[in-house]
Formats: sequence, C-alpha cells, structure tokens
Amino acid sequence: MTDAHVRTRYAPSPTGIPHIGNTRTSLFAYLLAKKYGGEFLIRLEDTDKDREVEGSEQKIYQINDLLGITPDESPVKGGPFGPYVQSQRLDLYQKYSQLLIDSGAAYYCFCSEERLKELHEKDQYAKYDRHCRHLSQAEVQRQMVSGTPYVIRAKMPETGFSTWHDLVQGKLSMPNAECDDKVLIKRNGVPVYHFAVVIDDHLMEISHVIRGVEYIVSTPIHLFLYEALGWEPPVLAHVPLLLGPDKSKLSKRHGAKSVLGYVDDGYLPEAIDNFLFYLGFSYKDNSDLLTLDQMVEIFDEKRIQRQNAIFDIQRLNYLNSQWIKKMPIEDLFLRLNAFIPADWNDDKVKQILELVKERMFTLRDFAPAAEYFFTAPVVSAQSVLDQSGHTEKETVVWFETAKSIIKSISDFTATALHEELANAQAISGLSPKEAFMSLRVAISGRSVTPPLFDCLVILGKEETLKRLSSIFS
RNA sequence: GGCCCCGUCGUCUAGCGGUCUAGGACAUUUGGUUCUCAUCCAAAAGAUCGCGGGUUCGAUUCCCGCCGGGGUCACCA
Repeated sequence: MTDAHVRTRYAPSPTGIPHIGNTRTSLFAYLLAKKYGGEFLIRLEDTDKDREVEGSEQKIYQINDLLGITPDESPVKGGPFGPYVQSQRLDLYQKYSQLLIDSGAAYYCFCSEERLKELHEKDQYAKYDRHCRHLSQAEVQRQMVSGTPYVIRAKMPETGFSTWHDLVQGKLSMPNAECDDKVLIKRNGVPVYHFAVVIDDHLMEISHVIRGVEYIVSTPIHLFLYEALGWEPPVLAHVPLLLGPDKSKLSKRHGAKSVLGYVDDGYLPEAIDNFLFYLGFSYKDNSDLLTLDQMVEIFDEKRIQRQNAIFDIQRLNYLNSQWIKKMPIEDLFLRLNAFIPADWNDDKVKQILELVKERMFTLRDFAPAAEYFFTAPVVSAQSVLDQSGHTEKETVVWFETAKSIIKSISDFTATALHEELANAQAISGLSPKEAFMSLRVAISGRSVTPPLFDCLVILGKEETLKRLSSIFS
C-alpha cells in the first residue's frame, strides 16, 4: 500500500434491492475512504441487462442516503471520472480488450454455446477447455470473415500462483491453474464483470477495492488483467459474509431484509449503521452508540474480522432501543411520522412518546402502546374487578373516591395525583396494587401501561373521569 | 469433488507464549427501585478456547493433520 490518495467504491448491480451484506461492505468502503480523507463513490455495474430489475437503482441510492454513507461521486451526482454507469462506458472496454488481443493476453473464442454446454454436462465442475486458445491466425481470420459469433477470453497463465496481500485476509494465494480463461467480452460485445471492474477501478483511480469474500477466487483473473494492461492493482480487501442463525449465507429465508425493509420495520438508520459496523468490527464492548463520524475515527481496516458474522436481530433491537432512548423527543417525533395515524395530535404524541420511548424497541412499537390515549377502550367491569380483587360494591366505592379526588384536585399533575390517590388508597381497604391496577385497566383497557399518574395527566381530567364513570354504569 | 478462507460463552467479540482457574457486551435468569410493564442498578449462569498431534520449561496464542462451517468453479455480479 502506498500513501497515495484513498478512493474507494461501492459497485452494486441493479438486480434487486441490495442485500444487507452488500450494504455493510459499502459502509466499510465509505469508512476507509473517509478515514484517510479520500473519496467514496458509487458505480453502477449494469452490464447484464437481462437481470436488471426496474427501480433497484433508486433503492441502491436510497439505502446509502438513509444510512448517511453518501458518495462523493455517483451516477446521479456525477464527478470527474464519469460516467459512473458501466453500460455507458462500453467503448472504453472495447478499446482495452483490443489492446489485450494485440498483446496476446486475450484471444477470440468461437466456441458455440452448445459446445460449452456439452462440456458442462460431462463434468459440472469443468472449466473451459481452452479450445480456441491456440487457434492459428489464419483460422481466426477465417472465422471472422465468415461471421462466426465470438467472445474474447483472457489467456490466463496455466501454471504458477497468484499471490497478493489482502488488507483483511492477509497473505492470499491461488493456483493459476484453478482459473478459467474467463470471458472478458460477451458475444453481444458487452464486458463481463471481471473485465469491467478492472478497467473502471483503474480509470477511476480506485486505491482500495473492498468487496465480499466471494470475490477472492476471481482475484487472480483481475490481477492478471492489471498486469497485462501494465497497471498497478489497487489494494484488495475481502470482507466476510453475513450469515443467518443457521450459519448458512444470510437470505430472505432467514427473514433477512434489506435496509429499506428494516427502516420500514421501525429501525433507525443510526442503529443499523452501528449494527452493521459491529458485525465484523469490535470497539470496546460493541455496544456504544456511535455516529458515522465516530465510526470513521475508530475504523481500522486492519482490524476487520476475518470470520463470517451471524446476523443477530437481538443486537439490532438493543442498539435500536438505545438510540430511541437517547434521541431528543423532537427528533424522534419526526422519525415517528410514518408510523402513526395522521389525525393524532402532535403535542399529545410527544407527551406520550416521553413516557413510552423507554419501552420501545422499534418505532412500530409506539402506535400500539399509545393507541388507548386517542381511542377510549372498551373495558368490562369484570376485568376491572379481576384487578381490584374486591367485590363490585367495594370497588365502586373506591372508584367514586378516586373520581372525587380527580375532580376536585386543582393541581392536575402526576405528583399531586400520586399523593392524593395514595392517601385515599391507604384507607380504602385495597392494596396499592389492587387500587392502582384497577384504575389502570379502567382507563386503558390493559394491565401494562406507563406509570398510572402520568397516563392520567396526558388523558386529562375530563377524559379520565369519563372513562372511570363508564365502567360501572 | 478441486481450489480458497474461517473456527474463543447462544450471538458480537477481547486476547497477539506465561497477566487466562479466558475479559466485556447483547440475549437469558434472579434480586433492588414500596402501581403494572419498561428503564436503570446489582448479581448469576453461560466457552474443557472445534478435535488430535507436535514445538516449547510453558500454549487460546506457533506448526501439522483431521473435523466442522463458509466461499467458488457462468457469455451473473
């Protein structure tokens, strides 16, 4: 590694909503660039038009924006190394593939798809048999003029090893013989991933390539291409995968969602950032709430874990609940918008939020916990009696006492209510639990709510009395 | 199957030859805060450091083998 300017990239293909593992890799790439004061960019790898999924490009940007891992250069933002979309750079790939042909590092292959298919039928692990690698100049010429469709393949070394120092994996080595003479340019003239990345990473002056471990095996071909083109390869960093609880590669089968899905479920982008960060990196006890800037400061590419990490939703829940508790009410209120009915009064929501936020794991937990403040619950007399533990007659007496205190109290605050009602409870013959739980159920219809007196204040004197009166009528 | 990577509590991890009868956090369990739940605080339980060999006076830490898990073998990325 030189101390040249650091530039990293996230190069997704628009074939669906990005997998959360890819998002994590993108976070690491961002962190690395920012740590060294460099640039982070997004490049769209859309060379396979058949697999393209409508709308996924927007989702890619949306996720990164949400998480704050915003690119300095991208297809939408542009930049000095554009275009940032591979399908708009086709002439470039054409030019370099010609260079490779001329120098003998690549060759034309006229093999039919049927022949290739046959090869694979004989052996599912078969590599290309390099049939066209040694075609004579004349034969190539003959095929060309007769218009046989062709692809361009890399002329990989047949012996030796490709060895490199990986930033996270350490020293890595792969036998060249393991590598196929990979197709560089497809029959339709469009480059394949392996070719396009190399060209673009070099042209865009990417200094560090951060990608998933699934690309380790294709690194030799990339290295070969760099060498053939006379280019200095970037520093490579292969980061581990995200696994499901059963240790197989994380997928929808495990209930895993994209970042967008988690945001829909009420997770805060801040918590998702932290969660992703700690999955594969350690700092203190892995439970500090960190901002993106703090992560940039702490991040150290040499300390990225080498083992795959299991996606544990409980950790996300913890981080999310902590962020919710920490966040100022005004901020939290803004995030809550998509999760509550439009007709709920803002000020009331904020008041309730103050009480409920320490009981929330996600933003979705708010509405169910706040709903009875806005809509009077249907409460049966029996459910109240179950809590009071006394006869209906005795319970009615207690309720009348409570109502008259509430009605006459001038200072309608939680502390005053607490004091007055506790005094009354003491001489009521009901235990504190019986007295207050029966009131709780009467006003909320449930046995679990924030502290009773706080709830009464939010409900208001009038509404409280109304609800208490409706029970034994 | 070939090749490559990985292997410390259920999970995220600390550990870089003796400080480890292995530390922290999440989750779990139990207490405490005289209304529930939650928060908060405290405590408990939880890992023969995948297994077997070496090297060493001494291995969680170094080497080898095995086992287990993962990745990859497309005109996908």
